[in-house]
Amino acid sequence: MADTRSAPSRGHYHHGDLRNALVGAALKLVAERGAEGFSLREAARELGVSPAAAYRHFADKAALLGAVAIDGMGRLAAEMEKDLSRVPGPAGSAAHAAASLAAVGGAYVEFALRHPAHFRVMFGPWCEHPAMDRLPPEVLRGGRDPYQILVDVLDALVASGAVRAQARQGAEIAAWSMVHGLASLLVDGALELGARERVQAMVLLGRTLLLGLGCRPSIAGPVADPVDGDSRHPSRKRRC
Amino acid sequence: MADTRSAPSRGHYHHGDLRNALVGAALKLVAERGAEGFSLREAARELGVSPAAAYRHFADKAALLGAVAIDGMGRLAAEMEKDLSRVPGPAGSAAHAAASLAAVGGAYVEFALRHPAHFRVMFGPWCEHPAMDRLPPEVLRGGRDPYQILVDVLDALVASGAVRAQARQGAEIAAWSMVHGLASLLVDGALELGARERVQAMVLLGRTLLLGLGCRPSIAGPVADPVDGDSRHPSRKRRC
DNA sequence: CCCTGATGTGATCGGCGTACACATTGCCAA
DNA sequence: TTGGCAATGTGTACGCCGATCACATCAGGG
Repeated sequence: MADTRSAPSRGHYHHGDLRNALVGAALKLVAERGAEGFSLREAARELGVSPAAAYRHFADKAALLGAVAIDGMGRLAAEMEKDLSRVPGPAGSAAHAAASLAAVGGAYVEFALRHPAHFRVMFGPWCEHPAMDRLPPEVLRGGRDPYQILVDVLDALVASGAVRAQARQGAEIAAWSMVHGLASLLVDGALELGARERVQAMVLLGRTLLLGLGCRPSIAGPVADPVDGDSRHPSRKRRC
Repeated sequence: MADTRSAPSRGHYHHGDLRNALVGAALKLVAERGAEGFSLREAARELGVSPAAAYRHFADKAALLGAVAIDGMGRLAAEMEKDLSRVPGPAGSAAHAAASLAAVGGAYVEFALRHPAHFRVMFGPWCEHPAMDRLPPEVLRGGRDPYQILVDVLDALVASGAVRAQARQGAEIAAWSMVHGLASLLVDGALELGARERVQAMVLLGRTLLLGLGCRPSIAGPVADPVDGDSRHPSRKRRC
């Protein structure tokens, strides 16, 4: 996954693996100063390399950011798979399927909050990169696409009997929209939630989606525990 | 709302209303070339004005884009109010409240798709503008905040008996997340939907949310009409 | 009537993305 | 072994950008 360090073969006129090194440097700089403030020249400087060298590996700055975005998709998929593998309970059960849905959603939002700049590059207007359609295997590393993971989890919900097949129609859109919307609002600062409120929001979203898909309330989870004495509007709209 | 034209008072050394003119020019340029490609200098050029003049009215480029974002919030609010005013049926009824929810959601997504660049500026990382918190009255023009409109619609759902008060908790977050997520995915091209699929997705989202809030299915709307002979996955993941 | 504050100008600085000719290197074929 | 070619990195240059500063111009109130 885009290792920054890679042995300069010798008197380092030729870098050896400049392409991946550039992606790594871009990753670091974007995380530090945001995607807006990122500059190709600085990435080159970081690697002790001429600015023009980057153009041997990327058509332009957007292409480099596209590579960063693809890398991010791979990382997101890995996080989702990891959280998914930790879901307890007998696979195939309705409870396990519901918990899996919560797991992938949680991984998605968690990823966005931990790597906000990376997240914005992944979904921003930077990359018109064609490889975003079908992620290359060296990024996916044998795993599934993030979207495919979601599809599979929803299929499992139907297979387990938690959701009727009829309600399955378009469930990807509903699920992805909810989770992507919350992540975007939090990352962009339009919605400001504390840590406790965030997990409440995630629980709420999961329950709302499951109920919306016609799932039995017993599986969808407990009704919202009333916010501990707080205001009627625990959410805080902020800006932008 | 940021009129581009304004009479140069005379030998036009002083422009007369450069601030609003700049916002208008920025609005146009952002719509044409996107927020990334927007340049302060070009906006000044457009108005036949020195680049430095802009700094008499805005601290920096971000502040100008912040003004554009605020303007956009006003327009969004206006669109929502307009669509809301067209909702038929007896005000106060459960059906009217449910239709109102669909109306504001539709206006939100519609706005994003009609002004994608503007939408991205509004929610992007450009504006740290403090006035985004509470929109100035000259932008709101006596109307309500977009967020306040949503809150009021959700309150109406409870008042009409369509949704139990207990389920009201956090409904803003769920509703806003769904609608903002769909809008973002469409605007950024991560999800590609045709016109017919878009309205299906909106209907689906509305029904899912209402069911998720514990609304009676009869009010939440009809079950999804099976996509006309199309694939099992009408949604198309695309890129980014 | 002139002075003061607001507003626009011009020149300038450093940084950026990108293009191009040239230098250096690894490697394969003869 | 050697020669040459494709790949890869360098140096230089161009034009645009955001931002700053001293200065010019105007409007309106004492």
